[in-house]
Amino acid sequence: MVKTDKMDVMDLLFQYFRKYNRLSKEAEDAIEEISKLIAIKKNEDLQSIGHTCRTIYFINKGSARIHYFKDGIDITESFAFENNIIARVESLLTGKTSRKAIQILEDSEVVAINATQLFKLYDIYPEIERLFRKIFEAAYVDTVNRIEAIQFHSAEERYDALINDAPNVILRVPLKYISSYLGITQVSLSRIRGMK
Amino acid sequence: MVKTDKMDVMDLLFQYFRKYNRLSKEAEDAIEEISKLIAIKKNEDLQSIGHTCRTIYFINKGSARIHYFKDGIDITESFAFENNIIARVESLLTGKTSRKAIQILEDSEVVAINATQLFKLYDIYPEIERLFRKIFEAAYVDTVNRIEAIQFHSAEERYDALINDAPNVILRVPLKYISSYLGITQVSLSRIRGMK
DNA sequence: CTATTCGTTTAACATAGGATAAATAATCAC
DNA sequence: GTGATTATTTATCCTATGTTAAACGAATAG
Repeated sequence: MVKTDKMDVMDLLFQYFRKYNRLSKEAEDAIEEISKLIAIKKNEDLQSIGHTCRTIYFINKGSARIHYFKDGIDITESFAFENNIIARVESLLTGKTSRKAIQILEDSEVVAINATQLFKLYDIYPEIERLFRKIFEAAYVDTVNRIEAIQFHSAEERYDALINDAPNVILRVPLKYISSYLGITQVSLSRIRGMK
Repeated sequence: MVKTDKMDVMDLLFQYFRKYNRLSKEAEDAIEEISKLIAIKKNEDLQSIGHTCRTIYFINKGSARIHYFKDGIDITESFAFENNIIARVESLLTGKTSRKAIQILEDSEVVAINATQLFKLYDIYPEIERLFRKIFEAAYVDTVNRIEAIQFHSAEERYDALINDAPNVILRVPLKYISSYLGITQVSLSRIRGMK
């Protein structure tokens, strides 16, 4: 495996950022300083349950999910693929211990941004604070919309919507991780697929 | 009815703000300038469906809900009571037309903050941008947690949790508005209540 | 290549909550 | 206060999804 150069990856990340807010060169450099490129293998935990989340990840290659255990059952909260960020916001934004883990689903390469230092940069570069304000605002809106989808569509409709909106998920993620994301059991998901 | 003085209400609002981020006097004054005190009667729409949301409301007295129509059925997205803000974020934060309305549930007094002007203040007062960043981050985290509650608790558990977390809702809001908030029909809600 | 483990599907049965309709109860207009 | 409207409950029946168990298929280690 050829290891990707950090600079190339940071460029991708900054392109991603530009969709939300354009940064000055100095601000980009400041973010680069607090970022690390990490290679990590399938099925490993990028972050495990039980400590406060102080990192925001950008996925360069591969995929990951946030999951937790509810009454001993493994529940997927969300998926993320290349060119997107992933973070356990209920811990990152509150300082509380996270009950959730980030698990890598395919051999991956991610940029880990040190959030403690990032939040300090907010005071020096309001443009960075604005960038992440916008990123989290967009994620907030997505989450509000997701509630509607969960509450008022049947399991089958949710499955169809997932295929439409995120075909990657079905192609690249084991079904056992998808069912809980859809809010159903693995058996129900299998039944729904069987009807097609 | 004695009309409340705007200054008293703004003080309450600034106290609310202080829980998130303390503002300078100048920043508070700037917000006061773009805020209006509005009295509005039960069952009226504070904002109706179909235009872009450009206002953030703070409820001084009374209560409200955000709702929309799904296949002709009235769905409640959220409730708000005195000393809290309410806004249709899927429109406010994206600029898209809102499919949702804000309906007043009891005779109310609210502060209407002009969001177009507020967002302009972000450039002049980073402290105001930070304040609303924190407000929306907290709302985001609440929403992430709500998904878990919706997806993995029974209707009865969700009802019990509501009584616990927001007894106001049950006491002050018609049941017909509560059932859709819980993701069930009015008949199911009634059945659940009947079992107690 | 084979054995073992892990993931997925199928089957049979149970149940929470939806749909419809009708009966009460509460609220509102006059 | 009376009648009309609106909100809530109760009853019946029905369906989607849960539960458990077993069968089948795919991936992995050695």
